[in-house]
Amino acid sequence: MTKILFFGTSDFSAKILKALSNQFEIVGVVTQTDKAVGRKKEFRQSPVAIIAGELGFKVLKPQSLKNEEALNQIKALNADIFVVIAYGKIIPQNILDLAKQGAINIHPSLLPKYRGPSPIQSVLLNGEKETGVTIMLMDQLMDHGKILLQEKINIDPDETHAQLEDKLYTLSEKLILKTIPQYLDNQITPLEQNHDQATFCKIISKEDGKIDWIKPAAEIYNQYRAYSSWPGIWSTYNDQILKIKKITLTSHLLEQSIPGTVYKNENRIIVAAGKGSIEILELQLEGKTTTTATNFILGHKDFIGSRLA
RNA sequence: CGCGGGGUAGAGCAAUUGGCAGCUCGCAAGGCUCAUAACCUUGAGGUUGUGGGUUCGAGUCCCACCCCCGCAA
Repeated sequence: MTKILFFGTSDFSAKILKALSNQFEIVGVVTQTDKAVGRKKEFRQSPVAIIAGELGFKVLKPQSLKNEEALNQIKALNADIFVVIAYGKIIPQNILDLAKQGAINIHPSLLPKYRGPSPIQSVLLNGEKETGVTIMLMDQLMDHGKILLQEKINIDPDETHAQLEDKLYTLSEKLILKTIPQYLDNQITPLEQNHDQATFCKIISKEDGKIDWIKPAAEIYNQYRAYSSWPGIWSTYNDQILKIKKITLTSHLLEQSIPGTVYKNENRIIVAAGKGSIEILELQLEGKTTTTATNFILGHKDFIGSRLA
């Protein structure tokens, strides 16, 4: 039976690990070290470590893959194939070389488009109409390897990150389970990517969620869709962070209004953008819980007419 | 002991140096109206997160604890 060594860290990784474990022999699981998380800095192991523990797999949590110890540990597992899903660290070539039949990776974009760490957010931010999942063989460059299988899906105009991610995850699970047996059976010919057409996306930071009200409403809406899961979009009100939790594009046309100014129009809370406007449905002020816009203004009378920055 | 905000009526929020606990919305009853989340009248609702302390008197000051949240990670 083919021996799989699994690399992963996230919830999604854990889900795939579980699915793989039903059909394949998992000789080991490599995941990130436990991290202090939350307000109280409690140490918590990764979702993959938790699942792997439940399933009784050997778990490795190397601080680094660049030393002899990690190399030897992985070598000892004698895996035929690696499956790498959202592991979160670069895997050095000498480790990848230990996989006799290669290392397989899932990337949620239509490679060579959107290589890099934030493909799901980036396609939403750019207002793309379609994306997809690519299963590929890893090489030393990021998302650069030969393609084994690829499938497209459409993006709904109002789809948010969580929804698109869910669709891509479902598709990924289906594709990886389909790809591995076919690949091992030599039914798939790895296809070189067209590297000339490659595009890249970057690591997202908190600052990417800050709203620039001068931008057109449509762009702000895409920003909302892209970052709704994290970091969310936000602005400031009375020198406090105001998270904008739920918005919609509105057809209200505010003429000659300064971008960022809040208006009330037929009981709707509207914010002027550089072009067009946004209706706020739910928001959250620093230190407070999420609330609807209508409730928010009951206790913040000066919100209407204020200018968000 | 990482930094910080907060807990007051069903909801969102006020309450000056400690001095009758309020506003808006919602809710209930009645009225008005062709009519919009309309308008008018009346009303119900609170042990101010919990437990102590100071005081003639505590939402407010002091101590301890519980819970929620923003930052950070």
